[in-house]
Amino acid sequence: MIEKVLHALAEPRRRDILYLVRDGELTSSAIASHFEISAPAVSQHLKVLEQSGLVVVRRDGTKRYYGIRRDGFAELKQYIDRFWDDSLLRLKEAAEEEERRRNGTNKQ
Amino acid sequence: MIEKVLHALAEPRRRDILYLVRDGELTSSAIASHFEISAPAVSQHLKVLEQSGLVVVRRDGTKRYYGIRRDGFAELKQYIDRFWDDSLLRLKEAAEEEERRRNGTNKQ
DNA sequence: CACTTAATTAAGTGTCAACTAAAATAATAT
DNA sequence: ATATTATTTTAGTTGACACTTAATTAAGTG
Repeated sequence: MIEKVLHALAEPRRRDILYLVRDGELTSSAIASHFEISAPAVSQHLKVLEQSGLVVVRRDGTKRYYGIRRDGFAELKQYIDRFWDDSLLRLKEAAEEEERRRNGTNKQ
Repeated sequence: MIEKVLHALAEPRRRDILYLVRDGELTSSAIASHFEISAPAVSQHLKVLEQSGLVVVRRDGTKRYYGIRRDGFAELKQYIDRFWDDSLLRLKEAAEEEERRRNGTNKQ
């Protein structure tokens, strides 16, 4: 899902939408009123954001309230952390392997 | 710079390049040998990654060694954290304002 | 200098995605 | 059922961008 998260965040307008819904839910039209783009454009962005797991929708009658989904951001942070953890782990294993190799030849 | 960082990370191939240089520096051609795309394509990706601050180049003769720049990733983590901090701060201020308003009317 | 190696820049192509207006869906009210 | 409100889906256009090959730069080497 990190693919979709990064793709969603890469678009400036989608980040602007996230800033808007960060403090509380907003309807699609309420969000659209803050920008100069059309309602369908906003709707399409919201779809991308929802499918990335960064926002959630709550339906109430004809209205749809969009709000932040914290787990989506947590996933991104995890991805960054793991990026380093994996690297360190592999470097550690390589060092241990090197150590074993040296011990082996030294004892011969 | 977060704009460039997110844009750089959104592209799968650039993430693949980052995985390669994560454990140590590699030349442009060494990176290219891991993929089926042309050397210029890799070079263009490296340019984007460098300008985003996610990688650094070290020149040595005709070779250019590309390596990870940790600060680039730190910046991204900061961005995510600040996303929440700013939100909480604004919600807190709004609550305090509300509190002041209620106290004011109560004393009248 | 001519040649080689390493890499980039330039120019051109095809695909994707951000937008628009118009049509369609969905829930509710008259 | 018809109308209204909120929103999405569809179809089409435009610009960005990930590629390609060809040309160019840069740094040694014989």
